[in-house]
Amino acid sequence: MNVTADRILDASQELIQTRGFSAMSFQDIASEVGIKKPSIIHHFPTKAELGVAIIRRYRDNVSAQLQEISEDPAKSSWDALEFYFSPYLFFASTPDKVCLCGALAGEIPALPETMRVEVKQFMEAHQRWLEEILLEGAECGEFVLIDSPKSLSRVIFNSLQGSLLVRRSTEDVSQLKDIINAIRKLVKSESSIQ
Amino acid sequence: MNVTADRILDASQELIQTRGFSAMSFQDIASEVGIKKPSIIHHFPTKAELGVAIIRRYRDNVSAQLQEISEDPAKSSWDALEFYFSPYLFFASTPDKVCLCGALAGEIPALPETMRVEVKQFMEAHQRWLEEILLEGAECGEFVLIDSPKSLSRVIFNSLQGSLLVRRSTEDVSQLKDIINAIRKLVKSESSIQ
DNA sequence: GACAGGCTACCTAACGTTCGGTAGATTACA
DNA sequence: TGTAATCTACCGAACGTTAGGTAGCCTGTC
Repeated sequence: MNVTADRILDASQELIQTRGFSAMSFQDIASEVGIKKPSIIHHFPTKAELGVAIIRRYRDNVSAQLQEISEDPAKSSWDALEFYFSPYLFFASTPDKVCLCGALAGEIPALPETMRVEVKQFMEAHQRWLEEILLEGAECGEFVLIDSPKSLSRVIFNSLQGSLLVRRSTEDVSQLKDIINAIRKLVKSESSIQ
Repeated sequence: MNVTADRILDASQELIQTRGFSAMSFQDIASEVGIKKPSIIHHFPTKAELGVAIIRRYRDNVSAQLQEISEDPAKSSWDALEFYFSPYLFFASTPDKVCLCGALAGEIPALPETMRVEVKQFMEAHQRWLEEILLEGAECGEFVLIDSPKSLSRVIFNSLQGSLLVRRSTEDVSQLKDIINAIRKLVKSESSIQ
């Protein structure tokens, strides 16, 4: 377990989520970790390789958490949906942090192809997971859906990502909370108020 | 009036919407317009001033269109909402274009303060306009809303902006169409509450 | 002849990346 | 066990490129 490499990944991820990938330099990372610029390159030969490593780690972490909760028989679909909101609520509680892949999506044209592929897979995995949760919830009567699980999962995912994007400029925290409440009403059946 | 200045604004806006503000250089603009770099600076002394001029022009154009349709007695609230979708549908029909202010929102931390203010005003104006349309539509029975006009306007605006963001990485055009259809169902009286 | 619009030439700063090399730990084997 | 070879982590200095921006000259138009 390479401790320095992990610290580089931590610092880089933080910088991407607050400033963006293009705006983040090796010098920034080096200053944060407390080593020199060429030492970063010793661990990650190019900026693109560093970027890919960050996304993979982030995606694997999130995927594991999502899979865990959707496979837990003690957790309802409602629980899973609420759990899905939590990272977004966390981001909204920080001054300017956004989802890693939301940040990267905003600068897709400037990213190397290897990174674009990783971001795309992140987006698709999230929408698939949400679709599955909505489907399960509808089948067992937990949710009443006014549209197909696929369409609704897209509305949910895009509006959450969008609210982080918009919040950055409006600096209005209530934005996200409104979105989440609207999503709750959107999927809630009349009798499933908890 | 000043033809060259307008061509600079046109080219710059196009570059921001496809590549981003940070990734766009004076050299890029100059090549596009067919003049040299210092000539750009002759018209717009700094990149920040150029940025502000682009947002102002864009915002004024859009605002005028929105105001026109909301003041037209021949147009219903539904017409207004459908009209609001049209630029997003246009963006989705292009390879990688997004809303100017959506593109800028993604790189807010890297923007000069003068530009942030402009972007913020754009976001707020759109949400206010949407809220008003929803309110009017609800009052005259055109819409049946499952949530407050304010919350719903946020869902609509954020999900539309989000879908442009997400589409850039997924390259999936149907994403936005699903969102728009879901919004239609969301405000339509027949299927709002089962 | 004033001046706007455009030019060439140049500047400083920052970027990702490369190069050559050091210090120390680990390994190979006589 | 001694020692030579090898590897890992790191560093200082510099590379080539590009960025935004400046200074000053030329030219056409009123």
